[in-house]
Amino acid sequence: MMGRGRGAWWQDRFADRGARITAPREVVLEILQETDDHVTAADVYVKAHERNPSIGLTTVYRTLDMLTQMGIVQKFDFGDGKARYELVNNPGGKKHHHHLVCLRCKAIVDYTEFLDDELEFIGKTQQRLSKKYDFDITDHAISFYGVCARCR
Amino acid sequence: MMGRGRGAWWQDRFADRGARITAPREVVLEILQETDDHVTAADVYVKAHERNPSIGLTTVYRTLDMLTQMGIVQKFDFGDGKARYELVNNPGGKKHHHHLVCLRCKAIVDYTEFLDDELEFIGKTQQRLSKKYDFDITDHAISFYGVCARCR
DNA sequence: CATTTAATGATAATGGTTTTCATTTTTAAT
DNA sequence: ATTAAAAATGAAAACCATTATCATTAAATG
Ligand SMILES: [Mn+2]
Ligand SMILES: [Mn+2]
Ligand SMILES: [Zn+2]
Ligand SMILES: [Zn+2]
Repeated sequence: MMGRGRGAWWQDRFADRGARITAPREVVLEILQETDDHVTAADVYVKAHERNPSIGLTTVYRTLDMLTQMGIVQKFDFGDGKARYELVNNPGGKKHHHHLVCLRCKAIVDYTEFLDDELEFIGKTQQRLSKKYDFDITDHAISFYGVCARCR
Repeated sequence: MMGRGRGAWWQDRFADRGARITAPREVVLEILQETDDHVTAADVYVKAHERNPSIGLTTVYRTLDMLTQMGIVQKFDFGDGKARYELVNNPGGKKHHHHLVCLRCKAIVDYTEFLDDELEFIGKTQQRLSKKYDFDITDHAISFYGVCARCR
């Protein structure tokens, strides 16, 4: 159960891992929950620093890393030299989805249409690949690349 | 065979773009054709330097960039901090394919099984996305992530 | 409270990639 | 072939996102 007063959905996951729930970590989670963007570590740092100037960039990196390993956050590289992070499967937020990337302006579209079809298909393929290559597959990414309307 | 004199399949593409066919560029293409790996710029540089010590790392980067923009090479980021490059659609070489990545040892498997199914599915989705989001889609990537047998 | 361990942040270091710029090579024109 | 213009090259420096160090602080434990 994830109740216990103002407990948040991710706090149990921290407990499981023996990770402490600290102020900087809470701030990072808050920020991630309040945006729909694909933010960089620097993006997060700026916002975190507004709320609590004592929070350092290093800790932002460390927290994002940890969240990524815990599967709470997904890390992407869309080819502009900076890693981008996005909360995944948070209740009331975005669900698992795939991406459409403009190669010119780097705009990113989260698309959720057709996802049912895709996921069914992905599931099947994943099973076949797991077996054939003896992989323990835990995740996947699908991205389409092209040029958006405004860039053309 | 294959056109005017010492022509190679990519030379026409260079001409179209007004790009000059130089010794360093030829070497880079040769190297890319001789490997099945997903090479880094440094990888290419080392091999290029063996054949012609005057070739510099900068030119390797510039050439790989150019080839990427021309669609002759595909650039990947598998999360180890270095970009990786792979020749795409070269006659007699690898065809379009998707990837299976081990999150531990970073091993990369090119899989081509099930590709017919996948490509049919991708085509359909691509069409739907193009229309809905008014994107001129030219490419896509599918990657599965997990842990390989040896790492487990 | 005392003890132990985890987390933090300022700073420095790292390392892949890009910029700069003087020089060389290629192409086009004469 | 000579020359002039444009493109390509490479050594070195600059860049910049990310990581490692390490002294300090905060949190859990009992
Ligand atoms: Mn997204
Ligand atoms: Mn491949
Ligand atoms: Zn665009
Ligand atoms: Zn592995």
